[in-house]
Amino acid sequence: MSNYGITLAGMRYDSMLESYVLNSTATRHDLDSVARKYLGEETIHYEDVAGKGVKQLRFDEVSIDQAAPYAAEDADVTLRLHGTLWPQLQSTGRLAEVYETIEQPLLPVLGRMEERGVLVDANLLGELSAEFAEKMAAVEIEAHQVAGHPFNLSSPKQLQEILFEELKLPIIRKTPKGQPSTAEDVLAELAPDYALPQLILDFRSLSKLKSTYTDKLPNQIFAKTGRIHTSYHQAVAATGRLSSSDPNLQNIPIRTQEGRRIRQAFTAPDDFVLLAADYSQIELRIMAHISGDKGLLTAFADDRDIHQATAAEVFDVALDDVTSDLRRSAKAINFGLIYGMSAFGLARQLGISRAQAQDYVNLYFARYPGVKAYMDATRAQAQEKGYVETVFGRRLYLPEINARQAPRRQYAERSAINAPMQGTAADIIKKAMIAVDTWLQEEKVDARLIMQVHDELVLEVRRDQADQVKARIIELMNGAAHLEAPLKVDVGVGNNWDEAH
DNA sequence: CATGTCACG
DNA sequence: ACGTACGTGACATGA
Repeated sequence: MSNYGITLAGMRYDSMLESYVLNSTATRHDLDSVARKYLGEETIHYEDVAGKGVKQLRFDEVSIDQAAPYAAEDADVTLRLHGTLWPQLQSTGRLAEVYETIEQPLLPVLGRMEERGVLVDANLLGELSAEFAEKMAAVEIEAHQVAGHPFNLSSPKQLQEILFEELKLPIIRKTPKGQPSTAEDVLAELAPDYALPQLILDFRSLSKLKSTYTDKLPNQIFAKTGRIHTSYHQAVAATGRLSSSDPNLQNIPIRTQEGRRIRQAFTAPDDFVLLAADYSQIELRIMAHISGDKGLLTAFADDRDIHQATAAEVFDVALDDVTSDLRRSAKAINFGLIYGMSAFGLARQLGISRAQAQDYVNLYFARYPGVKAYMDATRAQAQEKGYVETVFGRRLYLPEINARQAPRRQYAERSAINAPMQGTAADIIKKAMIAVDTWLQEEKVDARLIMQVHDELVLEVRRDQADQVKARIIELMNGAAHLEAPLKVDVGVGNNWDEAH
């Protein structure tokens, strides 16, 4: 509508979002699926009237005879769905509040972000593509020499034959289908003893960056605006997070030097800068809040380096005596806790024995008994009620929490541990986005929200207003929730997304 | 379309 | 005995 100069005054209720808040996992949330589940009706599908694939018609090419019943049914079904979904939301805990204070007001914010888009430097990406292509060609020649014959470095099947049949390297792990795995951690383990795995790792890393980012992103610049316009999906992730597609702007590289050069291609127009604001350790702060663990709360109240503080506690050394190795182990433990860790998983992550990993877990829980109590209470609540919830009352149902098959049950248990933290973080940043957008609309300041990456907001700001906007963004993000452990926001400003970090 | 892999938080 | 850290989306291969 906006593309045709039509500004909507506002809206209330959206059957897709109602279905998502009511139960994020039980169904997909497109109109066809929701009508099937809640009304027991099979709707006319878009493909029925427009066809599918390359021959699919635009809706303006569909005859009125066909279009009218389809469109009328959409309106009818939507209204009737609201009639059944809204009362259920109102009678289920705080779900109506989640809908009204988070999801519905977020919708136009996301609309404006998608419409605005982000400026990307196609020339820089082109240069990177050429550079990556050269490096890949060199690696490929060397790999073919080591293998003794040419092969497709991008084919896991061919690679697996060469590594494990021809060269007889040890099989470290198998894929779910029983094939010898050639995944990154496997190749990294083989790399010290054999030449080919490192070459494959180098090739894969370059190939990923080139095919997914430097080759593709320039093609996704929309000619009319000169910008990239992603789609944010508000009813996909079970935990309440957003997702992004076409293109996905929530997985732009950052971890390697070459990856960061891709971020440099995300820029601001003349006289503008990019401002990146991210929540520091938000999930651990939420864990401290929900568990009420004294030690964890104190660490955050004192604004300590949380991984260093954890290391000092678990390994019983003074803060100043925490080595980088101890800190790395503590960091793995902290992440593991957020993910519903098993000793096995921690052992694999740290490359230590399972018994050693179990010792670490036991030590952690002895030092942070509140966290242990929280983990137990969460599992118990999930088993009794069949769901867990975020600080703001968003629910995640876990139908397999009492499954007889252990793998399914354990998977549900890990989700039960993780979902309240990941989901609360999602709630908080959504509230922050609404607050920031409201301020930007009122204040008429020359700045706009551009991207969201789970714990980070990216804005485009007129250069001379950067300081003022930065200060206000920090206030608004910190004010999105009041937890026992204070929120913390780090902000960077720069000419591109890399510089803003 | 399934599979394996890998980019991000 | 079994498979194992949470949540996503995109790509190339190969059937």
